[in-house]
Amino acid sequence: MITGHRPRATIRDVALAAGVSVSTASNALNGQGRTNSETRDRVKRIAEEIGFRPNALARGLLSRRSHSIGVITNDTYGRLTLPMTAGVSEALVDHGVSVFLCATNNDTRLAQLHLEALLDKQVDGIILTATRLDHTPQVDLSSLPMPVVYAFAEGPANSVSFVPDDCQGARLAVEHLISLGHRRILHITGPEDFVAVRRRATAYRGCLDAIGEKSEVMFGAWGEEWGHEAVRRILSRPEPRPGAIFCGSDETARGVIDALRDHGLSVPSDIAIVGFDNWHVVAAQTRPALTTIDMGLKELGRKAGLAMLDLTQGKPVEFGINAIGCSLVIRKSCGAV
Amino acid sequence: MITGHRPRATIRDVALAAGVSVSTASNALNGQGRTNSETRDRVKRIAEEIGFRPNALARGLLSRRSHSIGVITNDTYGRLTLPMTAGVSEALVDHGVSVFLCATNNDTRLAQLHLEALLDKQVDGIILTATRLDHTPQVDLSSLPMPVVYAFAEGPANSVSFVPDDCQGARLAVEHLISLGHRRILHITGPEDFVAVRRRATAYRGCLDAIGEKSEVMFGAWGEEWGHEAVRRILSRPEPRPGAIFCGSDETARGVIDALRDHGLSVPSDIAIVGFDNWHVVAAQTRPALTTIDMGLKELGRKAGLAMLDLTQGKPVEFGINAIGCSLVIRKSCGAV
DNA sequence: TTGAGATGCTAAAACCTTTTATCACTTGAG
DNA sequence: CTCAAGTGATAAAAGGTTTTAGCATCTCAA
Repeated sequence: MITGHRPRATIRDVALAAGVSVSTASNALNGQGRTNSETRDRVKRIAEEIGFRPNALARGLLSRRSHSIGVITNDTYGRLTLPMTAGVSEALVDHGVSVFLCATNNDTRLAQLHLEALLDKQVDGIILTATRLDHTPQVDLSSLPMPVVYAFAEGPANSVSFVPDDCQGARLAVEHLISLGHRRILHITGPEDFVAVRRRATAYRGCLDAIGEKSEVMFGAWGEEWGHEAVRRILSRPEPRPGAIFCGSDETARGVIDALRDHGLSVPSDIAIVGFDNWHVVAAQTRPALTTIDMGLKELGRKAGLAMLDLTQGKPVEFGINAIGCSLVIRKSCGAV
Repeated sequence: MITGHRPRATIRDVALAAGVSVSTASNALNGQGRTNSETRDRVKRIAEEIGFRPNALARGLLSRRSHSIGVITNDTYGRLTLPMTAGVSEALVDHGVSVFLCATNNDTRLAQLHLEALLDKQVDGIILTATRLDHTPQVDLSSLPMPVVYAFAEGPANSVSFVPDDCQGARLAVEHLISLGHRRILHITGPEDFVAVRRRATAYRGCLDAIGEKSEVMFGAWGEEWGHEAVRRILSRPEPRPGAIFCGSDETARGVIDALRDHGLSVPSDIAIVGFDNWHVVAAQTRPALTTIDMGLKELGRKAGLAMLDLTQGKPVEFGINAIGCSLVIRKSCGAV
């Protein structure tokens, strides 16, 4: 492969072409020091002409800010990580900060390797993500020389975390059903040992308590099969049937809808369904298309990115867990407009 | 936030503690120059003790190798990008190379911004990915001062590209059906203007030609709805029905399977189905679980990463398009063991 | 005893940028 | 005319590492 590229223009080239010293060129370009406006303009013009862009390595060496951060994730599908990381990097690219993505694949050795590479590269900060809010992190981040932010994960007490507001999201779902006139609302959800599952269930119960209705939570698994199984159980017991079901995930919701159709019940006219996740490939393909809760992963990433920016600039950032609001995505499975 | 961290140990600290000069310390650590073995061991031990790791910024400045590369993608779901990037970075992390992930979100301005940030950071190379093999890239990469590799995308003639072997993958699917005794095999697939779709269709036709059977391709859309529609068409026309269907995507396959069930036909006993993609959330949840083709995205990423490594080290790499083999994932939808 | 050759270590330069301290020169006031 | 203050530019240092060239010191042969 022929790579006949002459080396990039440095500030020395600019200085030479402008007939000034390197320091003057630097001052002119950065608006520092005392510079004659005529000189400044000339330097800037010439820099533009020869396409000078400062070497971030050299700059970082001096300023001790590499303008890069690391995102460590154990996600393998990309379902959570990519939208989130896109949010992070969208918030940061305007400030010249780029994002190293490190997929640990749940492998401790790999995670450690990634972390060391990040440290060597003098990243300004590290964002940790996980596929579960309550899973222990893959590496020890407790005594790093740079700030750490947790996104879609809950860090220790003296840290900054961003998580979806599961309670608010669940309330959004249930209140939507209530606003459509439903009273008998069932909650079919995932395994109880997920903190997110417990939170959504609690919020669901709160909503039904508030209107004086009985609540019922069926904990189970993720995946569609559990939706089928849950429907079997409901239909095999005495009436009355629920008028609506709030599902803990879109996959479960899909299983529920398919199972109801198999049993001759129609959605939404017989039973209304709300999901949780807005995982497009599932929610949009379900028949009828699924009304569901969007966790705003990109926005969550954006917020985490901005917090990181503040931290790296030494601005004060409040410790604690920031719950990011979810939103209701209305499709067809509830019968609402 | 309290960040009471003393600065990282530098090689000067090592030299000081070992009672040698900085150059000796460097030589000892890197095995360069002439160094007494006793001195070398002492320096290494002390470096270990005080946790010295060389500053990659300083090192990169001198060596003109930042040990980082950029991956530019327009994928928003993460379905393709995350496994691929994980493959890339898994291949590179052992060599101390980290990966900047840049999601352009199909926004030209954003793409340009990302590219400039990468150039400033002196990345050693750039890998471009796209959600379609045949889509024009988001940025102009034609005259960059560093190597470019295309992954899941086809670059210009004088470039290095890695793409899934759509033909081989399609053959794998069709031959699996043939090996199970099927002769009347239909192909329901996506829009004809995708090059991947055309290739799979061509390979499919080739297989049927080879056994002297008629082939039939139904081009349509992605998504499940097209699967339903296609089944309606097939069942509304005179017999005989196909004994097997090779679908151009897992989503389509799912639509087909669901539609067949709705019409009282059972999979695989009445009709066998093979999909394409091995998109886990779809393939594993389909009832019966989908036999499908895996494009080996992670392996593709790994290969692209290794090619990039060679390029950055000045080793010769052959131009051209490398087709990465797909594999057959057998589940339940064909009736095979 | 001298010189060559080997051995072990080090000073200095280089990579590129920014900042600090300093220098040369001009201007205006006293 | 002198001094102070202001203006515009620059040399040098700093950031952390690697490499090159060179400096001592020692050994051994002549």
